Amino acid sequence: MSTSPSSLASTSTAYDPKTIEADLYARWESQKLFSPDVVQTLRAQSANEVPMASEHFQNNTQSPDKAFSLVIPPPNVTGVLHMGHALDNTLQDILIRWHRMQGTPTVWIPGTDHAGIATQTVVERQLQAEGKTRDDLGRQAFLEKVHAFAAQSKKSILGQLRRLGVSPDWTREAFTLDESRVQSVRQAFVTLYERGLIERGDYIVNWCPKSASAISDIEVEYREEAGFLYHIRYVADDNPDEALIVATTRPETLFGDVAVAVNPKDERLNHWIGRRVRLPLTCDTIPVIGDEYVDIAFGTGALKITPAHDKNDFEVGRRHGLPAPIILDLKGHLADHARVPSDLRGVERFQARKQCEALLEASGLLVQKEAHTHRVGYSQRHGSVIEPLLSKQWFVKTKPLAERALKSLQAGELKFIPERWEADYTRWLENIQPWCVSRQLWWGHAIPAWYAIDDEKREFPIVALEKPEKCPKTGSTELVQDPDVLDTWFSSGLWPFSTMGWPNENSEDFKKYYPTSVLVTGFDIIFFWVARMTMMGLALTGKSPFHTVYIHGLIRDEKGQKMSKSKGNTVDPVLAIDQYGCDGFRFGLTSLVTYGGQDIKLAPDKLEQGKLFANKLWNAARFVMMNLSQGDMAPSLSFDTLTPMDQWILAKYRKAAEAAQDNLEAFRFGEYAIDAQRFVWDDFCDWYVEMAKAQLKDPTTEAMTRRVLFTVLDGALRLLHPVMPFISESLWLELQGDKPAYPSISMAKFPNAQQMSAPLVDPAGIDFVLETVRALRNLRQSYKVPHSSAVSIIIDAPDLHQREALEANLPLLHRFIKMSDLSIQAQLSKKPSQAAVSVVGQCQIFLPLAELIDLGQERTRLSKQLEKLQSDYNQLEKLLHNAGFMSKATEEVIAAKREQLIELSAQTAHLSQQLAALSAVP
RNA sequence: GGGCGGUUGGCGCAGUUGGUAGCGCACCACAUUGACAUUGUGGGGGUCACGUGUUCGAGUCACGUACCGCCCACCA
Repeated sequence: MSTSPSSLASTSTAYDPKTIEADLYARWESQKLFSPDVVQTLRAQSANEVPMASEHFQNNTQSPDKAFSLVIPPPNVTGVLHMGHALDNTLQDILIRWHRMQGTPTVWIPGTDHAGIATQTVVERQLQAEGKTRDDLGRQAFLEKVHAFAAQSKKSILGQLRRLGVSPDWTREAFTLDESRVQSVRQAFVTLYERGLIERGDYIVNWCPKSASAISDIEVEYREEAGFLYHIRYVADDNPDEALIVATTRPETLFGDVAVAVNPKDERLNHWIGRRVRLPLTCDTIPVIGDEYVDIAFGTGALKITPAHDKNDFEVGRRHGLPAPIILDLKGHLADHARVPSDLRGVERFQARKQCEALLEASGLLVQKEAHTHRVGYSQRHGSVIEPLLSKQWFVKTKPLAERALKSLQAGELKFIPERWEADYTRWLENIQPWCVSRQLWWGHAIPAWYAIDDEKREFPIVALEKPEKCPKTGSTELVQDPDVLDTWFSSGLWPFSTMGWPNENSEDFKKYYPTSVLVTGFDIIFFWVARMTMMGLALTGKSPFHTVYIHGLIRDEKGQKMSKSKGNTVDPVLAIDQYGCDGFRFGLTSLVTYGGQDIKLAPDKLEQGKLFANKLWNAARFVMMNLSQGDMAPSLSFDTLTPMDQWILAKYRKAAEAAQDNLEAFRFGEYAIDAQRFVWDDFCDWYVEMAKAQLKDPTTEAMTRRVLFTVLDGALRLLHPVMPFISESLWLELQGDKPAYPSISMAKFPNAQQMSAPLVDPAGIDFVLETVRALRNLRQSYKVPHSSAVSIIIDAPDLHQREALEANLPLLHRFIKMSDLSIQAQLSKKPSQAAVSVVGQCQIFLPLAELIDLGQERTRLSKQLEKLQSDYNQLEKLLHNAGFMSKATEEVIAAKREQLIELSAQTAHLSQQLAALSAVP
């Protein structure tokens, strides 16, 4: 029936994703179906939707003027795609495809992050393997090498992203270090500098000796560690018999000490204030000062002050006007400094600690070495121990930026889902510290600052978009650009608008798609990235860069451990796609997402579910298409000429459409997937398709049945397309036949429940009839009636509605239960004596089994059921006699309970009668 | 030291305005010639961690306890 490449042409009964995924993706991409302008043009050219379909899909709620936009959290060019990316991008793709199908201009910008330290490190390691360093190559050659590596890596990771079936607009691909991002970064830096929000200064930074660069506070990871507290004797300068005992975890820094501090309120020690003590292992003396910062209760109450190597000491030193000698070099070795004894110069810091300990011990100055656990900072990227170090760096004054961001949150310009993350975000912004943005690396955005250096070696920085001709202060034309680069997160922080043409705020994309609609990411980068984007976005564009931040959980391994390369517990998404099919994988993953954003423990059998579902869908479609003929594809359905079962499935379809819309609007991705699956598998496949097999054999219902099959399958594919793009596309195109309304299901309209004529409630009491079917099946199986043998059934149905529902659905009952005879009575004059019985609603269903029935077994079964019913009944009755309940519960609740009671009452009566009858039989 | 999340049948998890619990896997039994065994049908299995409170009514709200996990914080 179709000329399109057919996945159904094969005789195999299993869905094979590999045969369609690559081809479909190549076609989507080459036809630019992810570009909003292309989609719009093609839509305008397309034929209108077929009549039946248009009834359901037209007038979708979204206004075509209102755009929906996303920017991808750009993956690092170092890595390979991991499960977190897979989840993150699948969810974004669901949103994008869903909005695209609603006729909204939709753009999703893809790209990658140059990942400063991370990438530079990878390339340096490669060099190291060849026995070289970056200095051997020189800056220019090294950068060329990194660019080459990044290009390679980018290609690979974006290729992996394509395997995920995602639909970002590849024509807009961006890179945080490409030419247009360079413009954005420069403009941002200059603007912030001119507004006094960036400054250069000497502060204590987190120094990573391995990369010989500063890093920011949040790149430091603290770990609890067992160490020692060294109690060291600082002998009084005025009296060799007296000494102040100082406790420190870092004896090797004592050469940088400029004072010993005690708390002025410390009665034991405050008499030392103003005196001098000898600095151990040196000839120097340093003053004892009083500062309330010192904790009297900790250690010995005396604190050595090392301003250049400790953040707090720096503050203390500054308060007291003390110098700050730097006694460690950039690689973490004791420096070639006058204060450091010559034989210790150049010694690595941990080695130096040991040597200092030995020297102190030898000179009798080490009083005690006490075991002590403390927190040690590590570089997140390098794993090296962070060295607090006094250094001249560029800082972003984050305080005002954070205040603006907080206001934006309060004003409701921005919201988090789930909401609880707002508290974390707020707390962090409220306690924000200046952000050190300069890095002593080569790979990254050059800082747009140039220096003129005068004869006294003073630096005069000029911050500008381009290199200035000459220095306005010194007149010098010999200007040197700052050799440092910017923190990667500086450019990432601009991403939502640097990808939209900013600083050109008149660019089409910026006007149309900024601010973006939603940011989808994991909680681990709320501080690193989300907060930086809001701060930068608000400062530079005046707008929050997104309205909604959707935070999902992390993917963990089966045992709940974080996946990491070093643990070897990672799962490669590309391998998973090979194994389960892209749609199966995406579906499986999505079905695990919870609204609360819990972390996801990933086990293979969970993804297997998705694969099974894809197969089920494929087979269901195969069945439908086997039975369709041309006219069914433009069906008009007159609701009242449909069978009750037809009406029922259309009602279920409408409900499914409503649920999908509601779930997606509320970011309930997991429920969206599971609800849609339930509709397709349970309602459509297990009930409707089975019934359709009978209806197709009946000439009076055949034609309409085919149309309903078409309509519901078509709708199901649309509902599933956001999460299962390939299989839905493939089947839909095939279902559409030679002249599809659109070149791709991704442009077709998403089902809209409001536009459907099917009632939301079960129109013909089918749900009750299906319940009856289940009860009958249960009875049959309980008594091991072979599937092949037809049974005779008697139903006592005193309730009019229930009786009518059964009578109106005789074909259904016969379709699902093999019966030789069925009798439905309003009032049964004589109950069958030897029969198994079951109650549904107010009906009694008898399965006469004169020879087969085991009376004992039936008695036991009934007694057990009766017990349960009676207990329920008693409880309910008690409740309905409870004055409190009757006066305070809502009308609806009471009515529902009453109805329940009536039903239970009837059922209890039936069962006890039956039980009595059985007991009378010997 | 502060904060957050989790604790529901053997396992993994849902449960959004409070009305006595759902799903998947696993398990047991049955079914195999036409969409699908990557299947269908039926079934068993839970005092919702513990305590107190609010309420006619609590898995759901409040307070507290225990255990697990995470985040933040300058105590040398």
